[in-house]
Order: sequence, then structure tokens, then C-alpha cells
Amino acid sequence: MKNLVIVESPTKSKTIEKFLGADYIVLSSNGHIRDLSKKEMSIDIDHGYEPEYQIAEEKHKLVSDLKRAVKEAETVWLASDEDREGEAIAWHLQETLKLDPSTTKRIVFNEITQKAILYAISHPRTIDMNLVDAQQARRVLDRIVGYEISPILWSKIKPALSAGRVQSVAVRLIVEREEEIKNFVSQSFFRVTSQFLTKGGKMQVHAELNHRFDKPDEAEAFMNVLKCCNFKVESIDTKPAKRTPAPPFTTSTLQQEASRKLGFSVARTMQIAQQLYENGFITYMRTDSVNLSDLALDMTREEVSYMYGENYVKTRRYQTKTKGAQEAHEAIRPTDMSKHVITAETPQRRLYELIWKRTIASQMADAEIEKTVVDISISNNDGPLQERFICQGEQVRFDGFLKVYMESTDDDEPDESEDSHTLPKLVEGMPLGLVVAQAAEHHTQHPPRYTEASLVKKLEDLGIGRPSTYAPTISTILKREYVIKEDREAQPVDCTVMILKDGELDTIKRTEKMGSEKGKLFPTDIGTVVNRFLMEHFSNIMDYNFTATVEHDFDDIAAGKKEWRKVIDKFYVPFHKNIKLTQQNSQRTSGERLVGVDPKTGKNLYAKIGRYGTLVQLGDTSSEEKPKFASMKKGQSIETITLEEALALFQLPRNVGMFEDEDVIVSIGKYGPYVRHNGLFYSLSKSDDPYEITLERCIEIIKIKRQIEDDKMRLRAQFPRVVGEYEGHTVASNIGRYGPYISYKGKNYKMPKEIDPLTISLEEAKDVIMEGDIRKPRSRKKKA
DNA sequence: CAGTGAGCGAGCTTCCGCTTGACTT
Repeated sequence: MKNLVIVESPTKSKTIEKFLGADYIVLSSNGHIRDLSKKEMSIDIDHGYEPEYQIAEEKHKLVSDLKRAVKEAETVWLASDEDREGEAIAWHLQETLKLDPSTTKRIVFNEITQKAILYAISHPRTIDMNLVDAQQARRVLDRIVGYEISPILWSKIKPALSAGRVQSVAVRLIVEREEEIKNFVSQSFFRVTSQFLTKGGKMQVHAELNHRFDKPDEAEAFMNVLKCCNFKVESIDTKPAKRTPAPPFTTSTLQQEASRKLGFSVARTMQIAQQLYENGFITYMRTDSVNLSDLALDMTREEVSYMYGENYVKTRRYQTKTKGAQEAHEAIRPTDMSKHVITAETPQRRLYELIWKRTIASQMADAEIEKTVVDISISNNDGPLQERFICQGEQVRFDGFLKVYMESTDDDEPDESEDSHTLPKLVEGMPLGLVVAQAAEHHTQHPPRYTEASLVKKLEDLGIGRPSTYAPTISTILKREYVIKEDREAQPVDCTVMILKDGELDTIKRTEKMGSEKGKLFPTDIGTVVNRFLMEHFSNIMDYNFTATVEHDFDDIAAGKKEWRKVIDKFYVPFHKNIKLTQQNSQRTSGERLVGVDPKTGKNLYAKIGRYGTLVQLGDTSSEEKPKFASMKKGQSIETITLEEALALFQLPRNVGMFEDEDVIVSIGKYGPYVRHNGLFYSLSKSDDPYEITLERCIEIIKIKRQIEDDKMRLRAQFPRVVGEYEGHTVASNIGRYGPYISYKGKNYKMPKEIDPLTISLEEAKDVIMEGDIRKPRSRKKKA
């Protein structure tokens, strides 16, 4: 073997090997092979911030495989990605594998085609140490920030907390949005809509008044004026407009669209995209580039032309505008544009379809639209009124890219006023008869809380984080319990509606549901307190521009204009001084709030963060008598807990009596109220009040639960059950931890709810298998 | 799902960015 090529991804290595022929073997480094030790800082501050790298535990085997391959190769080609991290990976490989810098070839290609790879092979270079140093500076800075601030949080707030350049800013965004929402005062206003008929009652026209009223009496006065008014088509204005398709997907835009259109979490989108990538359906899924390769452009153009005709084709090259983009890869696109659908599991199919449509649309003609605005004047005996009714319509002259794809927006509910429809044929000067007019009260909405995907978008806009870290960052701030993902039910809001019909004005009250939110990110007490602490002591790190500023320095290092150790030193000296100062001077922060005074004992009642989470404390810490503590329940928070709720926490756990020689204890846990008996837990039903429940009722609950468990055992004893045989393989039904499933050829398929695993027929089982919703074994945490 | 919450002190926690495995109801 003459040549060894090392790339970052094993999927890539297989493809590239095919292009290069027998003289080349292609292996993968699976990302970085070396890093700073996890256990300690691993930076020699006193000696020029020298990083101490080590090979990760799980990479030892891979590295020894690479070493063996290097021995047999005449030439080694380092083909990691063309960006800062990729250059560093190449350098770490060179160092670890003891490669000779003068003979080792560094090559880059950002599309995986034979042409691009052969071109790369014919244009090798050496490793760019400036770029490597820029990466080292990035790495060292992140380590210093994370590993010096986190311990401060352990001693001042709570153990095992964390801070970092990216995660702490992500939390800040969520905390500040919540503050905005808290300070938001909803205003009500009246919107007037109307329905007209043309003479002879031939055509209906819907319109909206060009003015909104803030007060009910203003609206009412206007509605009364409308009673004896005449209406006429004053003008019809028609303007051409066009719509342009969205650029092809990057990691961030894919996450946003999959969230809006398919309801996927950011992590799920990435997991499914990874499978599509590994199966060769799409290009690499972690990218910040909107660029399509020439090959992709040709392929897409051909497909559009073939399917819709030449007039739908428009070749577009997109520019990446994102701050700090590195563009080592193409945009996310299908590898084969002629493949409109793929044979795979449902979520994979749907994500692929989204990617295919977006890519196709990005190379299609603009949609040509005709926008029509009809101005309806209002006049009475005193002459024309200032207000007018406006009716807007839109007609698509040429659909262009709209034939395949329309990007969705973040708005939860579409704005009615933008609701466009085809207009009836009207003529200027045409009189109109009012059928009904309605002044409806609306309320302004607070700014929306972030979803996972909209947070990613915001971070990307600020240039914070990378495609490979968006999903892990969200997991981190959720795992630390800085934020929680929750739904919020809609609240009923009273609205006044005035209806003018047949010359009569009726006022009715109706309740509307408003402000429902699904899967939004809410800050917790811990998140809020940590954010306040960091804002007070580390405002420079928390600045939304911090990353952009240091990125500028990294660019200078990459360009050879600055020395990385000097850049780090300039940051470190004042930063470390601040760390020392904060450790010495800042108060222990618990977010403590005096909730009130217990009327029975006269003692103070506090809510605060303790070593194990939020708690309430009855009595002062300094008093002679020891204070009593109780953990807060799920959903309660320091800021909003009431005195009654807090006092109630002290009444549990409650011993309600004995059953079968064991105590029966009632309490409320993280997951709701429960009865504990003989080491087992029994959930209370919603109608049971843990403060009032009797021993008899508890015993009943225990007995019911036992009966259910018994039945379950008996049911499970009948499984696994052989349903029949299909193409020579056994089909069996079974009940697992996560519900019933069908086993066939070593794979498990989730059973639909309506099918009974005891009575399922072979035909039904075949359908389940064809449906192909494969139940993946859940990944389990490795034991440390 | 309990217990804990002050303080003593050993020993633990933590960053960002690049990439996949092996786990098997």
C-alpha cells in the first residue's frame, strides 16, 4: 500500500476510497483524537499557556490502528476539513503519529466528487500553523473560562454547576426574554372588519378598517357612525410582486424548519439527519454553508427542467452571511436529486423530503405575484370620513418555486389581517352595500419564549456556537436545570365584540383562549440566580459580543498578525484577577426571598436554593432553635411561591397509619403525590388530596395497584407469542418496557395502539412490519 | 419518589468543538 489518506468521518472514508483506487487506503480519525485532559486545567499558565494534550480513552485503539497503517504507507495524506478545527486535527495527527512535516501532505476538498478529490491530491500543502494556533487559542480560552468560573459557582451557589462562553449566554437569552415577558403589559385594541355586497348581491367583499381603536367607546362611536354611511370602491391598485425561495439548508435552518414543520427537537433532527448521511442519502449535516457544488447545481437544474420545464429553472448561488462561518462543507442537500423519496422509516422519509424540496426550490424561478389593494371609502351626510376599509388580495401569476416549497415562519398563529384571497372583480366607483361590520377586541401578545430551534437561530445570529454544538448546548442547559422545556396552556381572555347588522349595534362578550405555548424554554430559579451572579461578576464573558470579539483575535492569529499566547495572556491576566476577587469577596448566593411570616409560630419563612435544589426554610438560620426545611415541588419557584403553598410543604411527608405492620406514608415527590408502603411507591390519582387522604383510601390504592401489577404479570407470562411465519422467518409479538412490539428478523417494530398483541393476526403483523416504525433500543448511559 | 439544607473536610463536579460507537426491552 502506497498511500494512506486520513479524513474526519468514517462515512466519508468509504466514499473517497472508491474514487482513489487500489493505491490508496482511506481511514478516519473520527474527529479530534487528542484534547486537554478532562480532570484538570491541563494548561501550563506560567509557561506560555502550554496546553497538555492527551489521547482520549476511547481513541487509543483507533490511534494504534492509524499508527499501524502509517508504518505501511509511503505517503500520508491528511484530509481533515478545511477549517480551524480541521487544521488542528491534521496537526494533532501529525504530532501523534510522528509524521514528518516535510513529507506529509495536507489536502482539502469541500465536495466529495472524484474531480475535487483528484484536484486536491494534485495540490497538496503543508499544515498551516497559524490556523492551528488560532484553534489552540480558541481551545485554551474556552477551557480557562469554563474551568475557572465553574468552581466559583460550586462554592457560591451549588455544586456541579457550570459556566461557559456559549452555554452561559444561551441561558442569559432565556432569562432576559422571561424578564421582558414579566414586564410586558398587554394592551387591548379594536379591529374593525366588514363584509360588503356589490349591487344586486352578486359578489362578497371582505375588508378591514385602516385604523385600530384603543378604547371601547371610540370603537362604539365609530360603529354608530357606520350605521348611516355609504360605501364605494374608491380605487383599485394592482402591483406586481415576487417571492424568492429560501437558500438551501444549513444545520441551523434545518433544525428550525424540522421543528416548525415536523415538530422535531433539535437533537432528534440531528440524529435522523445522521442516519440519512450514513445511508448516503444526504451530504454532511453539520455545516454553516449555503453553497451548492457545481455538480449539485447541474443535477438540480436538470431535475427542475425535467419535472417542471425550462421556465421553472433558475440557477442561484447563495452567499453565507453568518458571522464566523467556516464553510468547510456544502449546504445540506440530497446526494442524488433524482431521488424524490427514499425507502426508510417515517421520520427519515419526512426529513429527507424536506431537504429535497428545499434544495429543489432554491434552484427554481421566483414566484410572480399580483397584489391588489382595494380602497373602500366611507361617507355620510357630512362628507367622506378619514377612515377607509381596505381589502387586499393576491393572485399568483407564475408559481415558480412555490410549486414545491414554502418556508414557514415562527408565528404560532397566522395573522388574520394578512390572510390573502382572490378578489372578486370590482370596478372603481362601484357602490357597495354593508352586510355586517364587526369591531372585535384583541390583545397585544408578549414576545414569544424561545423554542430550542429559535434559540439556535438567535445564537447563530450572534455568531455563538457551531453547527456541531447547537444540539449539545441545548442538552447542557437542560441537564444543569438552568432551563426547562414546558408547555403553557392558553388562558381565557375576555373580549368585547360589537356587531353592526341591519342598522342595529349589538355588543357581546366572548372569551378567547390566548397565549398557548408548546415546547418553550423557561428559566428555572437556578438559571436565574446563576445568570444574575455571572452578569454581576463576569459581565465581559456574558456580553453578546464577547465571542465576536475573540473571534476577531482568532482571525488575526490565523492571518499571522498576532501571536496566540499573547492574545490569551491579554485576556487571562485581568480575568484571573477577577476570579480571585470574586472568590474572596462575593457573597454566597442562594436567591433567598422572604416569603412571609408563619401566623402560627411567628417565624420567618424563606425560599432559596440549597445544596440539592430549591427549598423553603421556616425560622432563621442564626436563631437558637434550628430552622426546619422542606423541598419545593416541581413547578414551584422562589419568586412565585405563596406563604400558603410554602407552609403546606411542611405538612408532608405524613404518616397516615399502619397497614400490614408497615407505616403508610403520604408525600409529594418530583413527579407528584404518592403513597409509600413497604418500600414501594404508589402514585395518587388526581382526585386524591395528599393533605386530606385517609388510611382507608391509601390501602385501597395499594390494593388496586397490586391487582393491576398482578394482571400485568399474568399478561406478560403469555409473551413472547409466535404470530406465524413470514418468508421463512418467525414473526412474534411481545410486550417490552415501552409497550407492545413485533419482532421480525432481529428487528423490533412498534405496535399501533389499536392492535392487541394477544390477538394480532399474521396479516396485521405484516402491515406493522411494512409500516417500518422500527423501535430502536434506547441508548443507556455507560457506567463510569 | 427517601434523606439532605449550617459547618467541618476528603473527593467529586466543569468548558467548546470535531466525530462515532455499543447498549439490546
